[in-house]
Amino acid sequence: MNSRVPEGSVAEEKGTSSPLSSPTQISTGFVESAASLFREQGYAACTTRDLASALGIQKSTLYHYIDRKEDLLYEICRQSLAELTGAVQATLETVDSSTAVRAVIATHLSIVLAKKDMFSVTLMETRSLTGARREKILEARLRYRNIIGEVVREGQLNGELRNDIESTYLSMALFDHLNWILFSHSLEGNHVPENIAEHYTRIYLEGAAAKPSDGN
Amino acid sequence: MNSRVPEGSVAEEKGTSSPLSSPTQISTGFVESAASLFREQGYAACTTRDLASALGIQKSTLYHYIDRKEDLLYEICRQSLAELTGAVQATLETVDSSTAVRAVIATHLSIVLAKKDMFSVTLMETRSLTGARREKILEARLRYRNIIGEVVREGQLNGELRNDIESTYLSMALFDHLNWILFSHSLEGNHVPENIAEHYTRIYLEGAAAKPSDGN
DNA sequence: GTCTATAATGGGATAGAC
DNA sequence: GTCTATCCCATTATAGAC
Repeated sequence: MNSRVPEGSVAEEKGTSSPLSSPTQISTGFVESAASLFREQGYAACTTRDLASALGIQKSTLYHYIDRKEDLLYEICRQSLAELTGAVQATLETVDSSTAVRAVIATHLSIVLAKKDMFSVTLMETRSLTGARREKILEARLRYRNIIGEVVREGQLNGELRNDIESTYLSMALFDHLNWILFSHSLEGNHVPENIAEHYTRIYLEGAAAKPSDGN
Repeated sequence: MNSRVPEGSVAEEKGTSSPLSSPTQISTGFVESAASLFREQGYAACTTRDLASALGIQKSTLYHYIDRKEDLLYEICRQSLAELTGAVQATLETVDSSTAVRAVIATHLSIVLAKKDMFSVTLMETRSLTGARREKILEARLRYRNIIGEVVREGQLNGELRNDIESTYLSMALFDHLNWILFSHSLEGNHVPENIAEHYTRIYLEGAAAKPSDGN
């Protein structure tokens, strides 16, 4: 798996204006190869040799591109959250507010299922980050969480969502739904992302119980 | 945190009749202390010194009780799955079949939320197990998954659950709901398990969307 | 059953040649 | 930009005294 890698090494980020702006240029193939390994083995259990050999290089060569192993994890989390947040915000700007929840679910799932390794690692390995980078990622995650929370609250105001359950619980449940799917999916195997997204949306919105109108 | 520890060291399990029978006696406090650390730091990042110091002993003393660090992880997973499976099976034997899904959700959540560290670790760190033990835990997990799947299918036959969505998706969604709650919960903080369980059950069964009967 | 001391291994990261 | 060689240190696990 020799995805050859271009320019640049990781620099310490200076005070940048936008949150999670790119502090560096590590090639995409590089980052995604790392995401795949981190997902399979876990970040801590994955050695620099593992990373290098997946790229067909020696581990010392790895350090031509990065300063430390953690750089890769940080890039995975940063890129994932930036992409997801951007996509959802773009969706919110174009969609009719009466179907915002539905639209956000669709956007989230399509983004996340397209890059399962990246998002799985972001979810599970953020705790392995240290210092300021960890804080940055946790903040970015919280920002995204707050966007979802806001969409849920507006959904309640619009009549898209029920009002007899606190928004906190609706948000939590939605988050569960959106996140853990990465694991179920890998376990279950051969389900097409589009189908999953459709069914998950219906189950979250309509519920799993039989309706009175159903036959029995 | 000196939970003093009694007898025994880990023996290799012989061919035992029942699945996941206890091959050893490591004290409960020991195992739960390890679960707490594994959850916070991750299994691979948690050192034997960390484990020992949480118990107020030297790391070499740890090896009086276990043969290897992995013993602790295995015990966490084994005990968790045994308890959960047992509790759900007991529930299924006593409950009316028309409310089995509801009852299983309640049982699952009460068990899992009472031992969050244990179950979080079981969910996230099974991959760190090796060899036969890993297989055993994966099998136990699958058995539990199949029990839930069966409950869902019977729920569809009974009219407890809707029939217009494949049971695979209903099971997957239920699993997501039941599992990921461990993480949401820790993030959100101060919600009482009973409340969470109640709301989660309602959202899964009734859905998050506003009903026609709602005031807009 | 707990300790001190230490062996043995493997990991992240660097030096410096090509 | 990639390599070989190596440093340094943390980690798992053991030895053996008390």
